[in-house]
Amino acid sequence: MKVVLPDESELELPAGASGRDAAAAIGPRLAEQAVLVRSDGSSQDLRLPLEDGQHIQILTTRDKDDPDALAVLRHSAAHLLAEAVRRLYPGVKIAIGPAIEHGFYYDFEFPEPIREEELERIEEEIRRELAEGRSWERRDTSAEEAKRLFGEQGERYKVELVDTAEGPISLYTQGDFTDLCRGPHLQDSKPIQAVKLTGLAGAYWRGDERNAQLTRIYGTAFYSQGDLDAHLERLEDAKRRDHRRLGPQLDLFHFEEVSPGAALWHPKGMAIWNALEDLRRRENERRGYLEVKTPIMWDTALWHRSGHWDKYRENFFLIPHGETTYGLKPMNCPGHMLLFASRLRSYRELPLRYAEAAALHRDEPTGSLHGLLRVRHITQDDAHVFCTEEQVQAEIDEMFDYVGFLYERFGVRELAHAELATRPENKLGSNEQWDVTEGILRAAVERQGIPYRVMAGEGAFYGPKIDLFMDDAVGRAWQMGTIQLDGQQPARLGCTYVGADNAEHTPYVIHRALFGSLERFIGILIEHYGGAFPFWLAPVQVRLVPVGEGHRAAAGEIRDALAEAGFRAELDERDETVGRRIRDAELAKVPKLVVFGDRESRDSLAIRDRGGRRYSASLDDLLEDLAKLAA
RNA sequence: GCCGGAGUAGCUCAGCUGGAAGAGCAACCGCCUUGUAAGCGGUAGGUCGAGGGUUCGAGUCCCUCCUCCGGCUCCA
Repeated sequence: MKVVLPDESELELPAGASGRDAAAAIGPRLAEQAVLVRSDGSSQDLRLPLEDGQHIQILTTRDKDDPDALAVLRHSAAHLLAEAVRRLYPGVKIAIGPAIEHGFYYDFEFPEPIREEELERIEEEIRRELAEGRSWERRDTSAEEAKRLFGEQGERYKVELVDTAEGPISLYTQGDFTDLCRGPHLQDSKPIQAVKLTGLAGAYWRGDERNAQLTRIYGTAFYSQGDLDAHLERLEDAKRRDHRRLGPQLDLFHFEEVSPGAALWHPKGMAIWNALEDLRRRENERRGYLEVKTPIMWDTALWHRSGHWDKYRENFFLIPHGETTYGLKPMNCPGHMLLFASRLRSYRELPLRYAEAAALHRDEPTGSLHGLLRVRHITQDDAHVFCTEEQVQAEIDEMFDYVGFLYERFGVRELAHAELATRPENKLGSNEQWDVTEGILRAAVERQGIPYRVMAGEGAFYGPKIDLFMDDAVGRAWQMGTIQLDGQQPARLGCTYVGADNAEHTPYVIHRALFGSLERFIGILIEHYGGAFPFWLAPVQVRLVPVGEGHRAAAGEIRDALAEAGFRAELDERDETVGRRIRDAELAKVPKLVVFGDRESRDSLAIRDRGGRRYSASLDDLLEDLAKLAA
């Protein structure tokens, strides 16, 4: 038989030859260094037979940055971890141990809980295994045989995995440890040049909180120690970008124990907040949204009517008041629906676009709070568009255009990806209708060039939705914007309009938030820019540094002129050296610095950009420059 | 909410097996009168997250709670 190599040349092999055989046929070094066969973009174990005509690429230890090559290395490292843990903790049960984006984990059920400091001991055991050397043997087997094997060992999680496994069952053995595993794996442990256990966490079996909580050990592995060091260095760098550190450091916001999940915004933080709000207001107005304001607190009767009570009950903050109980609103939709329903509507009013960036309260689980990225006091840039079925497409297209505009403005497009949630099993409406609405969302997200994946069956029963995500500094994805088509709630809250046919109709409603939450969006921005905001967003745009006491008045006049022109300018008249004040401005990440002393005048200012570039310009030229930067 | 870790001055942290709470920076006061990333000296600053317990004695040991951090679940 023949296989096709990446350069399109063909390699003649005996029938049933494996990836390793193919590598050996090319050269002994390749065979030794091979870690994986890649075929049509998917990974295949070196030990598995190739098919006639298959296109293959052999990855080796030299492909040390390739995601698939790293995954096979880390997956094998996870098996070393399991072997080590089984040796050190008799009675432990093993669950699953996959490779993940920057490493791997393995889930265990320990007879006694373990502590973080024990990771060191486990890591030593792994190093011992590496020093001894391990090689992996693969064996295909039957489900019965596998269940017997793991059943004898009391590995009940493995037995359960066999029960629910699809396709053939395979086992990998290294030393005296055999694991149920689909593979692929390395040939032997030599390529694993650096391993580090990075953390300990609880994780529910099969991700379901009704199941037992297992102990998850996280780790990472690399083809070289240098790569591990570089990885740790990147993590350090990400920590420096962490908005929870930069926020207080840059005097933007802070949190208090007495109101967890609710930020206190400092004046400098509000400058950023207001910049977003200004943009939102301006753009909403331009695009035909009408700003409204609805109560922050409603009788729970409303939440029963809207349907939120059933799905959302545990997230409400409740306020008993006499006979009734009020709930702080976690969403604006019912209020907007009541506003719509407050009088008779005509089809001529549609589409009607209500916008409101109100404070919402959601009682999020304590353990999930995370700086500005997961709060209980949340401000959505919310809007509800009431429209006819025919208008849905144009409205959704418009929203994606808006999203594209925002992402461009903030330079965050590369952080974003989307999820399209499609029709669930118990859906309302015909397949034809769903074809149309899903198609609209898909086409719109594609037109914006935002990468997306389809979450089949994840849509609400009344319509598909698209959720927009962004990555924080360490690569965690957070849901930002969302666009949801709703054919259900309007009816529940009595929204109707009179159509051209003089009959009563229920409008569609599109719920949308584009920033998502202002808190979260600002959190992401802080990490994205590392605190060094672009000029138009910077809390302090220009800082004036008078050289001596005698220059304070003149520098103050420059500051006033800048402020008069609408810029956020500050005068640093502290009794500190120029060097010191420049350093402080750099640390505060102020984009423009103007030093003013004997050598300067309105016609010749000494300007320093953030980062140290220096030039001189007249005040008029500076104002002109800044106006461009702020646009 | 669950698992693991942490909480000492405004910030970053030290404080060993229980035996008199510390440093640097910041703040304040004074001196210096400043030229492109830290001038010098001094002063003040703490219910050691909260509550309870063990002990002659607790920052240190035990229990409960709160908050934060890494995950899990959930979610904008």
